[in-house]
Amino acid sequence: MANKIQSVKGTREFYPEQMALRNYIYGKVRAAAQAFGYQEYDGPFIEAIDLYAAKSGEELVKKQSFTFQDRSGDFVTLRPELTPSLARMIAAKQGELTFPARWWSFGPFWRYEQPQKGRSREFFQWNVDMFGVDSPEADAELLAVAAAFLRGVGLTPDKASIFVNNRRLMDSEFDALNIPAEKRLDVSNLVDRRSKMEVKKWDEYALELGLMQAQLDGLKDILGNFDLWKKSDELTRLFSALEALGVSEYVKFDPNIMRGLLYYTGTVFEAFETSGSVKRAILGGGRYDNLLADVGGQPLSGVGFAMGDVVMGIVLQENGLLPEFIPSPAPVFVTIFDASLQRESFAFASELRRGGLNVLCYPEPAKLQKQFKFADKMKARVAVTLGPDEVAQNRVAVKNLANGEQSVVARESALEVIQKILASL
RNA sequence: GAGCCUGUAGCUCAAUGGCAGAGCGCCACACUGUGGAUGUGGAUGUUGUGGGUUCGAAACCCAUCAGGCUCCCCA
Repeated sequence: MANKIQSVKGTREFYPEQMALRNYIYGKVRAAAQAFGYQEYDGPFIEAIDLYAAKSGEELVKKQSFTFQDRSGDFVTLRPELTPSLARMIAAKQGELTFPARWWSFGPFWRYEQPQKGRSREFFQWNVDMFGVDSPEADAELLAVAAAFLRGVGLTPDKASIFVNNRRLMDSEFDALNIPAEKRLDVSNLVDRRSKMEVKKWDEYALELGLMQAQLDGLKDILGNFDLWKKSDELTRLFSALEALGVSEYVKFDPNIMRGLLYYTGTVFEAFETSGSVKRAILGGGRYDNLLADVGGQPLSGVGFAMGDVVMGIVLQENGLLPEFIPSPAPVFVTIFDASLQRESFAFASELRRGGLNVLCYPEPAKLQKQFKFADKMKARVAVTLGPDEVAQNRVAVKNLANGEQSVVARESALEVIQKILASL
C-alpha cells in the first residue's frame, strides 16, 4: 500500500498487553534492585558517537549503531549500551559521590542488527552496577540481585541458572598451557563457540588457530573441569558469599563462560534458560577494573550486569510465567441504562471516583447485554446499574461479576459495598 | 554484510495453474433490566507490495518490503 507507512524495521509497538508485560518486567527489576538498596538513574538516550568509538571497534560503531548527523553536523547516535555513559557520569562526580555506589537503570537502547527472535533493533535493558569495592563478596551481591529477579518472576533454579567464571583464573590456566598473549583473544572466541559447533569441527578450528595438540587437549581438560573454581581464592570466596546470600542454588561454576574480552577483568557470568528455545544469554555481566580510568576518571573498580527485555519476555512466555492481563485498570463498571439516565450514571461513577475507585463507564446508552459483555472483556470485577427502579428509590444495583450475585443497595452505602467485594477477591 | 524459509479473513492455517476455504474470534438474534455457557444466522479478503509469464496466477518468474532460521556480530 503506497500511502501506508510501516513501522521502522526492528522497532516495537507496545499494545496495551505488551505494555503491561514491559511494566511487569520493570516492576520486577525495580523490586530486585531496591531490595538490595540500589538507586535508580538514567543517562542520555542520544550520545556523541565518539563515546563509543573510543572504546569499541570502528566497524562496530559504523555498522551496528543508529548514527546520524544533527542539525549542526555533529555525529550522534542512539545509545547502544549504557556502560560508557554510566562510567562518564561516575567519573564526573567521582569526588562527591558516596562509595560504594549501587545504581540501576531500565530504559531503551538501539542497535542496528538483523532482527530475529529475541533480538530487535529497539529494546529495553536493565543495568545494575556497583562501583568502588573490589571484592568477591561484591560480585556475589550482583549475582544475588540477578537471582532475586529470576526468583521474583518465577524462574526457579531448574528453569534458569547463572553460570560463573573468572578471567584471572582462566588467564593463569592459559599461562600454564603456554598460550601466548596474542592468541588469548582467539582462544576466548574459540571457547565462546564451543557450544555452537560440532566437536570435530571445533577441534579442527582450534588447530587452525595455531594451537598445538597438547594445548588443545589441555584446554579441553580445563573446559571440562567443573571443580576448577576450587583453585581460585576469588571464586571460593564468591561461592561462600552466595551461600550466605541464599542464592547458591541459582549459581554454578562453568569454565566455558568467557564473555568477550572488552573490559571484563575478573568475575564474569551469564544466565541461561536451562531448557528453552532461546539459546541467547538472558543476562550477563562481570567485573571491570579499568573502565573508569579509560574514560578519564581515577581508577575505580566496578561490577555489573545487563538484561534485555526481549529475551526475558520470550522466556517468561515459554515458561507460562506471564502475568494475567487485565485490560482495564478499572475494576468497577457502571452501565448506562438509557439516554434519560445517562447523566445519573455519570454522576454516580464520579462519586465512586471521588471515593478512590477506578471506574469505567459505558460512554453511551446500549443494550445492557452488550455493556455487560464489554465489562467482562475488560475483566471488571463489579458492575453497577442505575435503572428507573433504583433511581426512584435512590438505590443502585451492585453485581459481583466473579460470582454473579447482585444486590440492590442504598446509593450512600454503595461505595462501601463495592470496596468490600473488591477486597474479597 | 551473506545464505535459506515464510507472507492468504482480526488470529491460526488450508487451497499447487481453473468459482479463495475451515476453525477460533467478531456481529446479530433466541433473551426488549444483566456478562462467561449453548443454539441459529451473518460479514469476513486489493492472497504483503509492484511488475512479468499465461486463455487463466494465492500458486510460476523478477523486484521490493516485513517476519523467521543460520552465518557474522553481540559494546
